[in-house]
Amino acid sequence: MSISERKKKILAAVVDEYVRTAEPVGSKAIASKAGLGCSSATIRNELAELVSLGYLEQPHTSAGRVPTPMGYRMYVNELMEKQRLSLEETEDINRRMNQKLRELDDTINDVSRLASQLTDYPALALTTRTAVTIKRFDIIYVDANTFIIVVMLSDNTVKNKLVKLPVSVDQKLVQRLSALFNSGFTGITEEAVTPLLINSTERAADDTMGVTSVIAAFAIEVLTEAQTPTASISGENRLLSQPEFRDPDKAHRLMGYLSGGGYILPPEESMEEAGEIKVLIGPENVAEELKDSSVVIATYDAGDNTKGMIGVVGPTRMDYSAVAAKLSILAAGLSRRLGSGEAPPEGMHNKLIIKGDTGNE
Amino acid sequence: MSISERKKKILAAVVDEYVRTAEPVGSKAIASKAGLGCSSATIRNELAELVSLGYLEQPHTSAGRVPTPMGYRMYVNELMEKQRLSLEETEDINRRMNQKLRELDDTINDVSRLASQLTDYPALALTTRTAVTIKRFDIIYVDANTFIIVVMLSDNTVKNKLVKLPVSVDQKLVQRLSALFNSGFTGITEEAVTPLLINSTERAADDTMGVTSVIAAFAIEVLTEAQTPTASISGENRLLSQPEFRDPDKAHRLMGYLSGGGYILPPEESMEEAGEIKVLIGPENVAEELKDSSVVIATYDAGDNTKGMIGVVGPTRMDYSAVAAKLSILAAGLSRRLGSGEAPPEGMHNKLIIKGDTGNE
DNA sequence: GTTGGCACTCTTTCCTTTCGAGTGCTAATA
DNA sequence: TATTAGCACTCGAAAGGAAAGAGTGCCAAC
Repeated sequence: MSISERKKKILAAVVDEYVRTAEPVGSKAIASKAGLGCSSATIRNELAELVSLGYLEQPHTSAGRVPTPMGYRMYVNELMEKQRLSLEETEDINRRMNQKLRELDDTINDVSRLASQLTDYPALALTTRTAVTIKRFDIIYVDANTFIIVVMLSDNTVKNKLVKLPVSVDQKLVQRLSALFNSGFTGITEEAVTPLLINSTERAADDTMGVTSVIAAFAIEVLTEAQTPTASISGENRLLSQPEFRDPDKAHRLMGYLSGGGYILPPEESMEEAGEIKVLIGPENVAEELKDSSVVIATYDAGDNTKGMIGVVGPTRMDYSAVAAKLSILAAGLSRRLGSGEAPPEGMHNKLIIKGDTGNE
Repeated sequence: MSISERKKKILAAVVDEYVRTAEPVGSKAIASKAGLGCSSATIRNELAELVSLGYLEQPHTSAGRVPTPMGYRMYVNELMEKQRLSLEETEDINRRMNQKLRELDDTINDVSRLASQLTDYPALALTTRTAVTIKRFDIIYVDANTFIIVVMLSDNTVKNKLVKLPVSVDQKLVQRLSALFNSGFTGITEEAVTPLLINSTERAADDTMGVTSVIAAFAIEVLTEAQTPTASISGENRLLSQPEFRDPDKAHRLMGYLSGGGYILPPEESMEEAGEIKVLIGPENVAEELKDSSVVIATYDAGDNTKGMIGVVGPTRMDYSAVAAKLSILAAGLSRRLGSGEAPPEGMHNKLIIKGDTGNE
């Protein structure tokens, strides 16, 4: 069901104003602001209709209007001006990103912190990783009790571990093991690391001291860890600067949820195409704790079939357009660096496709 | 200047009660509680004197008494019952620590999180590292454009980096470089990595493609990073459950300070002997933001001349004895795992030496 | 030195009043 | 028919005031 042009303008004005001031907005304010040449009385009529349509609500008779989640949805889907950041801002973001990025692992923290700084909301970053295998397996002999395991994974991350044994091993054994692991344990996923495989490796290496199992344990650990989604949240405290979280209990509850690594997105629909931005408004969130907050999430391509997400959590009264624009730049930057290379080049303003929950009604 | 036994008991009772309830405590409450057989009127007289001595204060005439920082100081230095945790609690802490610990690097986050969980206050963990050198240098050849640098440091941490080059290198060169770095760059500190050294290595390796400088840059990076103190803070949101931080602005300010990695301790006196616990009460803190909070810090031995600290930040009304006891166990556990081995064995209750700021007046 | 008693103080809480922003409606107007 | 001006009305927020209660300080008695 569609609504008149003027209603749309008014709705947009209400949202803009409310986002700015956090106060219910009255008919006068709109009349004096939006460029539609009509008086507050007319606006009042329109507002009343918007209320009955479900886009706005009144905290109480005789207060101004406040957008409902449905109102925000409409705003985000149709009315919002897709904000284009100025060249300076874009460059600033890219510069700050460049300073920070090394490899994915160290990155995820930095990225969420950066997102939080840019938007002034709490931010989270996460990767879901798809099946990972070991690409190379090396063991460096240090001394009779010590060696270093170095594992390179299919996503080109490298993990290492220093192993100190209570018993002495000779260098030959280590070399044998290194060779065996490098042939037997590469190219397989975690499930394929069976006790059978470990046993046969142990026998083949003529290892009587249980070194094999130590190494195998590390292999499993690395594979498991690499497949476990990692999440990082920063800037929870920024919530406190939002008027809707003046109530410490409310703030505490949400912050607790966030820093508990609470799952922000439902798993089924967790991953979008890289480059898209997803907005979940209030009750559209599955987690009870987020029912009156909103989440904006950008998906990026982290290479090797891996997608990652950066998102921002805030009150439903959130500056969706600014947040979406900034996240979009961040995500594009990440895709460019980490991804398999189909991302647009740095300078380019990307399209900013915004997807809703379902494009409801 | 010393005060009577009874005054001490009363002071202790005031602190205990205030810590528990967060409400100013009145004469009646003390009379009915502390085991001293005298009536509320007597207590009132004593309280009045404690106020004039500066150990207590009244928010206003006709409210109960609240300890001053000086009162807390007295309490911590002399009156506090050094809490001994039950065996179960101790074991619980140790178990939870065991689950988590791998190497120092991953640990620091886990430790601060654990400390925060245990005490229910925000916690921070940090290490200052002393001069670190490289102990071993290996380069693993992967393919013509790719190799892995593996560096083992004097503190037995291992770092690696995957290097992808735009040009092809041959395996021989990599081997030469590996050998050269392993002899030339080991045992030296960061400052000793001079352009001169890098140049001579480059020539010796007959490297015309600038590979040497890439590797040297990594060496420098690793050394620098290893010497940079790392800090980690968790559980900031727990502040919100403390009544003194019901004011969101206050909470926000402190949380902002904390998560900005604010320096909690003055550098000069930053490091104590491992095993000691240090308490900084209210205005004893140097940072303006902490002037009405307290900090409890335990120092642990992280091995290889490195000391680390775990600390907890809370309101001055803090359960010092419980926090100190828990941190002490944590610190001992860390020393045992990471340290050079003089820490007491696990089961043992350690002495819990508590040091003040200065043992003032 | 200790205790009971009592007047006094000061905050907290609750109630009432006032104020004002903003509405909804009606009647006039284009 | 759509818009506007005007006006009574509503309801929350802010301001004022009275009552309640906790706790003190001090005095006189023990």
